[in-house]
Amino acid sequence: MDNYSVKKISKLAGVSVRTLHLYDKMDLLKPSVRTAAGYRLYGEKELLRLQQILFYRELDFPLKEICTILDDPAFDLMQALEGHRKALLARKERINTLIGTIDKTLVTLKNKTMLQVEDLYEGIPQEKMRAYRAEAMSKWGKETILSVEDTLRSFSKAEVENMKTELSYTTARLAELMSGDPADKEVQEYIGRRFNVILRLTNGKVEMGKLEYFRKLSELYVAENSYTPVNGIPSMELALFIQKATAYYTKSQRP
Amino acid sequence: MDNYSVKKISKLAGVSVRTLHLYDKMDLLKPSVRTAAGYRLYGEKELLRLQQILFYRELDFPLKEICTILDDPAFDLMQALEGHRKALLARKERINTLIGTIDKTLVTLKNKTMLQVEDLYEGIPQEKMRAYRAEAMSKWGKETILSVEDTLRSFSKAEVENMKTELSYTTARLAELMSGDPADKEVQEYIGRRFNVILRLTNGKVEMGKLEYFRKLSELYVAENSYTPVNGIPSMELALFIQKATAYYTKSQRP
DNA sequence: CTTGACTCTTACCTTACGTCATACCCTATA
DNA sequence: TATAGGGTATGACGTAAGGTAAGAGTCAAG
Repeated sequence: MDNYSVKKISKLAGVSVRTLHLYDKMDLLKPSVRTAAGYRLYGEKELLRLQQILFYRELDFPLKEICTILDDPAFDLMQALEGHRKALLARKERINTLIGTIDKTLVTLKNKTMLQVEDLYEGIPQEKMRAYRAEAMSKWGKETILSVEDTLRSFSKAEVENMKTELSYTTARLAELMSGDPADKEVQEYIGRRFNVILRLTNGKVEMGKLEYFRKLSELYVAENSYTPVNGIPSMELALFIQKATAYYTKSQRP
Repeated sequence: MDNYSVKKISKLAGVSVRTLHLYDKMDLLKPSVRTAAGYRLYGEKELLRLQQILFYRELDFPLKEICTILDDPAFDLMQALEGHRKALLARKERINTLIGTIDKTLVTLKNKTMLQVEDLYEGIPQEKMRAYRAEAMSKWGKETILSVEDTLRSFSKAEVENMKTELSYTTARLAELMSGDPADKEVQEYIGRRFNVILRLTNGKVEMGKLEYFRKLSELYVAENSYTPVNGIPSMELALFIQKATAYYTKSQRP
């Protein structure tokens, strides 16, 4: 017993040797014994104490306070912990307001860089688009179409980048899954969990109208010019993806 | 525009003036202009930059790094903000686990220092107490009494200390208030807002059963030995307090 | 006996400020 | 117009919790 050197302790507890020296000097953790040569040797008891120290350190207590916590029997630990709790709650509050600020800033930024409706339909002749849009609105409701357009337009450029990288993986995986039983549990879960592109396109709610609209849109793209990018996504990929997703959706919906 | 002084900025952003001096010297945030007298003046642009700085700082980025990040011409604000958001959420999670740890520690500490049932009835002859306890249980329900006892026992020593200091002020104030109209708005508010002792004693819900139990208990204490401390509180005070509170409660309840 | 890994102490460096001290600046009021 | 009060600038020193480096002693193995 009592034969842990500084290095051993430092490895066991994951602290630096320097830290041990420091804790020794400040009477926070003394070695149980010193060799004739002045080497520090620690025992089990010291290891336990170090663990205690690290616990409070993890909670951001200053070392001096840890010292009194561990040494002063009259110290009211409970009160200290409650005070600390409050401090942590305050920090959480601050983070919350920061997040709120970020969200507000993001919204204004997005509004600035948001795509215009015309940008959405870039690559399709105006008249055809207008006609299809009117038809779609009467068929699935004006609001549905408008909300889809808003959703599409609200994507920032960064998000579109993400969607692009997601897309190739997602389509591949979907094709793979669709060769099996459409009622497969795994497929269901995959759609629900990993399939955030479609969820975001449809704003979290998969409705037939929205999907149909996307499908029709993609057909138009393919018919007109297969490789014109939509929102930065090669339309061919988007079209294929949406067609597959729609097919899958109707298939799993029917039974 | 461009007329925020250091003090204004410091108040707006919640940082110290010293911090602004520092950021100026290290070229992290320069004032947009200096007056003839050398006063620093900041504009909206600087405020936005400061906001960015604070985001990164909250995430523990070193200031030098923040400097290079913000000065990098390829800096994408939107992407950065989305990154901040994620990181801040993660930080919040960490704080939550820290709070959880503290709570767990507090619970174990409280269990250790919790009073035993016998301690609660210290100062009253066993038989009398037992008889009254049984009577109370049959009258207001076993659970009510047990829950009151649990509540009493769950107070830590520190809390009991607080209650003691609260008590004298509270009783004095109550007596004062009770000389007036019991339906007085001020009294009502006082009971609801300041009167946390009674709320804690009754665990947040003021029920007749619990109050009656306290009152009877205090009578017993007074009858037996007026100054025996209960939970560290001089029983005379406790008794008077509870009697007054009960009286007030029944009075304001009746009409 | 040498070599390489440990260890000691001392001392200076670091980050992101807080806290003076001293002196200047500005404006509102008597 | 003098003065009081607040705000401001610079410089210097202090702080926590170590990191890093220098110079010297120690230990076990080959």
